[in-house]
Amino acid sequence: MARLREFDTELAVARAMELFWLRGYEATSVRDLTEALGVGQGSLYAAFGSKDGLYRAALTRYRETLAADALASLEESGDARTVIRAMLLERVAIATDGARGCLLVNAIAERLPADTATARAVHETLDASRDALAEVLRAAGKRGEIRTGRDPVTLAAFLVTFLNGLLVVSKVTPEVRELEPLVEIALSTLD
Amino acid sequence: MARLREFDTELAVARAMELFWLRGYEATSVRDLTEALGVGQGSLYAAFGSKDGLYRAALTRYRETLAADALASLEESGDARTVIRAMLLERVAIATDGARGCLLVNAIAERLPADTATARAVHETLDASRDALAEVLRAAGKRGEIRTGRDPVTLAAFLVTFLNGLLVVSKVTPEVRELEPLVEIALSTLD
DNA sequence: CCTTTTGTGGATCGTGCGATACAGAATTTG
DNA sequence: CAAATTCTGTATCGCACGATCCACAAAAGG
Repeated sequence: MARLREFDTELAVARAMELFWLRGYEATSVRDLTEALGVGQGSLYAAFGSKDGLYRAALTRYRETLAADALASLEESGDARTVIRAMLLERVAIATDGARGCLLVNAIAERLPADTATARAVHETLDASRDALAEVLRAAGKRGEIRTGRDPVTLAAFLVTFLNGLLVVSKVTPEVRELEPLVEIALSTLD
Repeated sequence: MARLREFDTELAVARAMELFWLRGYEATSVRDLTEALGVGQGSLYAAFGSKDGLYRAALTRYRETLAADALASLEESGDARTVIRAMLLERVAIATDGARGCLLVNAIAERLPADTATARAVHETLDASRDALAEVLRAAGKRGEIRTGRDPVTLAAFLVTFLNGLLVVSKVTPEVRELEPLVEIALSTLD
């Protein structure tokens, strides 16, 4: 048909994600993005439509890579406490790297309530995390690994909420040594 | 000496706080502020030096009013679980009002790591919250109200972390009915 | 009451913003 | 190889940004 796109869209979104993640939406200018992506302004707008469109693509990528990896790690063999502890600490490690926190948490803080599209996307991601965790808890309960007195979905929602708190606090207190004991307390709710 | 300031500085900072809280730092323009405050640009810069200066004043006010009120509420008579539960739910109620979340959490997400002055201010506030909670837990432990197996400071840090998570999540899921069970699970760590 | 000092709001500064226009380069189809 | 179509980078658009300037108003001191 015509000329082919020269730049790698995936790679461009990945770099945009990094920038939005570190600096936030408003503080990242389109010119910052064109420089980091190595793509002209024209190409960028042709591909993503707007700064907002690129941001949404970055959010989607975050969800499909990092958040998905975290959930996939829950499928690993091992008892529930071990896999959940590993997932929580891995998320913290990612958040403290560069002190950028969590892109989703940053999006909630900066873009809500105004940006309803982002609100929807974030809501779905949180629900997916909660459901994946609930499934792990349900299976562990069946195996008698954890106490069964609580609704797995509520317990999972608690863990997701705690994780979000951890991701906030880790931006201020990045020392894992200080955060690990808090994770242990959170995990004690499974006893 | 000379002409007196016409506008109420306290009131102006209060209104600025509301605006920054709802929209965030970058998305709030100086002109938005002058309109909401009813103060000319010249007066505003004479009083606060810069947009950043006004933002810091707003953060300070948040700390000295809302955060301080929350800590003061911990001094109320009643068992530890009751006063802590009330404090957590009160913070959630404030955060869900207008879906603006918590100004401190928003500041952490949007302004860190770049704004180190804000980082310091926020760190101090979180520490103060943790210490106030730790004192409540220590006293409750002495009264035999809660289990004494855990370090009160660590337990308090866990609760502060959970609270921050709650404040994030409440911006996406503002229904108190869905959040209350999570609070109960968090409080169960005191058993 | 006149001078001095500070506060006032509006005009203005230079800059950077998000977005678009466009000429030229690259690719496919006939 | 020519026509058609899409992608490329850059120049430019109008606008809003944070900050400053400034003529005037208001209060206190001599």
